[in-house]
Amino acid sequence: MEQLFVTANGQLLERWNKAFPKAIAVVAVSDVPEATAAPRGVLWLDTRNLEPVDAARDLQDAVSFGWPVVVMAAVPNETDAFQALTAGAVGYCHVKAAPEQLREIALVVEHGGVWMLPELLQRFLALSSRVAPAPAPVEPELNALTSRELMVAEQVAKGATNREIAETLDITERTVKAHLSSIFEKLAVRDRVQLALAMNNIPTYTTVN
Amino acid sequence: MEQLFVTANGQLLERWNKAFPKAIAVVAVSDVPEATAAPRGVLWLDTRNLEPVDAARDLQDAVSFGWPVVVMAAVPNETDAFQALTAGAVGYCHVKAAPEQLREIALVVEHGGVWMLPELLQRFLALSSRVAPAPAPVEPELNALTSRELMVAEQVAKGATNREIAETLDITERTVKAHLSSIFEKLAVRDRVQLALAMNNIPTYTTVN
DNA sequence: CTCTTACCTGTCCAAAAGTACAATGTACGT
DNA sequence: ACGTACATTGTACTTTTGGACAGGTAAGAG
Repeated sequence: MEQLFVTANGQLLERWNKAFPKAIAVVAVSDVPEATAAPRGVLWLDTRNLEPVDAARDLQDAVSFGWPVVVMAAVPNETDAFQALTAGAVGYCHVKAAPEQLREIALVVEHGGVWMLPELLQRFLALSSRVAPAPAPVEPELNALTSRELMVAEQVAKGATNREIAETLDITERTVKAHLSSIFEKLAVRDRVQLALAMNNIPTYTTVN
Repeated sequence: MEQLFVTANGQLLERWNKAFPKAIAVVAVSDVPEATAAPRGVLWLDTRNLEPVDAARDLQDAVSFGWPVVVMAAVPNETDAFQALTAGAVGYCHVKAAPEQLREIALVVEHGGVWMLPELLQRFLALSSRVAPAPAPVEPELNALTSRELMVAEQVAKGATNREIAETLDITERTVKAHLSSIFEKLAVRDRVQLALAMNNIPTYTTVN
């Protein structure tokens, strides 16, 4: 697994090198493709000295490269972490994280996990809990859905069309419609838009109005 | 690292055994302490056939044991995942996850990471974004909308139909459509469902894939 | 062996949504 | 006065949705 550090001055910090003796450093995200030929690896993004806007752009580019991206912040904070993860990063830590921790993080993200400071994780959950009060009004009725209906509903909740759902579940578009009709009735929504919103615990026009 | 599965019938699924030949199974969380003497390990909680209430209690007990806890759900869903992680679980996956994936998950949580389905992670972030002071990814593009377009978009975000929007804004349905076409292009969404989701900072099918 | 439930499908139809091409009027800045 | 952006609407057409009506299969309960 390659460890590729993107850092403004093109210099690896000692601790990075200690964690990954074979780590590579590049100056910009655009240099990444030519800096490595490895099929898999981890991209580490040093956001010190970077304006938030630039950091966001870099992160976007980095994520599109396909490797898991870990953002290393000079001063980790909630908002920043939040944006980083939303943008597709799967790790968020301190630039001066200890070598052992860097290795842990690498291990985690290389295997599809997400790594962030424990406090941050709890903070995230706390935040979410405020908008997602456990058993939402939709929840109880969600149990009324059959397993197949639930699958369809979840697809709609992601914005999929009937055709896409049909392909995903390997059934006919007609069947998707059948499930949908049933779902609409059970959840008391009138169309897919309201369903999509309801599935995401967002009040809809008729509900509110 | 010990892999301890808590499952109602006390039987290890084949795939679990395949992933961890030395895995242990117990029937209840209360049996965990006497089932192992290992200093560290991972607790896997099978929540099939468990009432939500019982699952919650079990999870709490499991977490208090001190080992990282991974919840395995029969039908993974946002709310359930949310509750599990809030309660202290650091992993959330499908009961029938493939052996390779189970090993990945174990690796992740053993090293302080959090593991959940990628879609779920995005959902979480979307949820938090509604209360977090963070400028959401959609925001900047929202500025591209004209005042009238914004009004239409907001209505769609609440689940309104074209007719309703037309009445509310006192314009023709045709005009609503005109605004919508423009909105779709500016925000790079393909239909009202994706628009409604985007307006609520929820990643959509094509975005997440 | 029935009855029920979930799941799947078909045809037909009507409403809703979305697009293409075109046009009018208004407001604002140069 | 001229250009540009915005808002508005019209006609016409295609696609998507959703519902009505009518089935067929498979699994499980009684």
